[in-house]
Amino acid sequence: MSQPVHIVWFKRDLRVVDHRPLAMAAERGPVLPLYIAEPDLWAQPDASARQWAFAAECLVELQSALAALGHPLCVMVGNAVSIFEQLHKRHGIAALWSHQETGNGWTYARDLAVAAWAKEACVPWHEERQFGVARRLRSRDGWASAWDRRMAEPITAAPSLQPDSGDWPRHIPSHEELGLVTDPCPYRQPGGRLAALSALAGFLKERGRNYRFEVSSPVTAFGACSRLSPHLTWGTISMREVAQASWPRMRALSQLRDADSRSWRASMVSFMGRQHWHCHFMQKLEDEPRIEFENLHRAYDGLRTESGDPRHLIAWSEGQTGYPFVDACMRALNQHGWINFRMRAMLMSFASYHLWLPWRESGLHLARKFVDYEPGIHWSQVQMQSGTTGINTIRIYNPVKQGLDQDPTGAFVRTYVPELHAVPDAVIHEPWRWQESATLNYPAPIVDNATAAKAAKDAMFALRQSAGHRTAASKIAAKHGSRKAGIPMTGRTRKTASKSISGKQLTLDFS
DNA sequence: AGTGCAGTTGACTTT
DNA sequence: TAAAGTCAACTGCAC
Repeated sequence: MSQPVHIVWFKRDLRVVDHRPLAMAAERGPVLPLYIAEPDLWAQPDASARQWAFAAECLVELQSALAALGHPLCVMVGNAVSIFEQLHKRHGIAALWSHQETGNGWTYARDLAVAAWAKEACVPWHEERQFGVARRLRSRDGWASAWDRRMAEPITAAPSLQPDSGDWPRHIPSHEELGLVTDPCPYRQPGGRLAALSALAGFLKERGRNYRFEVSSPVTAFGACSRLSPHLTWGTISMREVAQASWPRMRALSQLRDADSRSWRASMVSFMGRQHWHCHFMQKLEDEPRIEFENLHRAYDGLRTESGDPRHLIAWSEGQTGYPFVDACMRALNQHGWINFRMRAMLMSFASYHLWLPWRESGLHLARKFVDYEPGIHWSQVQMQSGTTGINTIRIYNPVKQGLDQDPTGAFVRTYVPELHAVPDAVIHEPWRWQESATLNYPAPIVDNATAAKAAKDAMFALRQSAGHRTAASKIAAKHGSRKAGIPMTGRTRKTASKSISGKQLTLDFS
């Protein structure tokens, strides 16, 4: 091969539709589509074999999609800079094309190294935006409308590629070849674009009908949620495609007046709100990468300084805390690689408040268990549910109350904590109150719910009172806060000026 | 029929 | 996507 190639570097964007780097490269010359399986990336503490298993399934489909366009995917194993160097020496690289990635600290450092190499080798590297995330954002003002504009841009069609007879490596490594330990996840969602399209179609056609009401309980959420999250993480479908599929559905529902359509519409409003949130949280990590490692608000640095009781971390991560609903959620997550948002918040809250564990280690455990692990969303949420952002309300979930609210019959608990099958409904969330609890092969509560929650609450609110907390918090809100504050969530009118201040704090939640 | 009262509901505040 | 507490308004019921 004499002509230098345009390398399209696939990262977490494993699709050919709505892939601008691919389309742009194809207009300019021969393309080499490349995925680099990086053992150092998979050696990071937030990576796991279940994530790789999902990605590998996506790669199989990407390989045939690219082959159908004219050039199969080349898969190489190793260090990105060395691989580019080698390819450049052997074939000549005309340019490097990829999407911007809002990843973890390791991928950020790797991208800096690639950029340095590309500059040195005089190879242009074109990075296109994906998601509604902006690089080097100066202000959050106008962010939401910019998101809308980006999502409304036309979807880029898959290009055809110049065929090439080169003998490129195509073997997709196993998790063992990448040095990953086995991580069984029997009910993991399948990867690949076909699964993504079917999840989207099924959600918009049928499953999303009662999303609004079924999103909170793990009894219903597995079926009622879109289940697109791992696909958005690995890019088998783009956020733009999801948004543009939602809009006509919403318009069609708006034509109908019946009660069913009204309820459907409410569900679609929530779903579309989540699409915004997805990018909103990723933007936080893009703007402030240190939140993967450090408290957003530094006044919390003194809290939870000791590394916590290691037995607590183990019991929590194994679903052996003695709180049935917490344990059921953790075990369900382990088997599915997914759990609904509210239960993720409860799991994190229990680790950070009841067990008073520093969030980094518990956050890493959850990251590995989530097949849909998206660093920007994950670390923003970990800090929010640990109370270390300084700009969000402290939310200490009561595991017994959540159980009674979300799983009143105990069906979910009995599915994932079968050793409790004989406990009567009335005390299924508090088995220690059952007369025969001594016969159970199930641990006593690891901490006392009321005592632990009270201690955490006291510590958090004492710190909030301290000098310096408020000024730092308002700076953080200015940088990261959602600008939706002040827009009423319902049609109801705001009352007095003082009321609108408390309203503002409310809408700054999740901001 | 009107009154007193325990219990409920919802809005709002505090931690 | 918190939970618990306060308070006022309301409800059902006994007398």
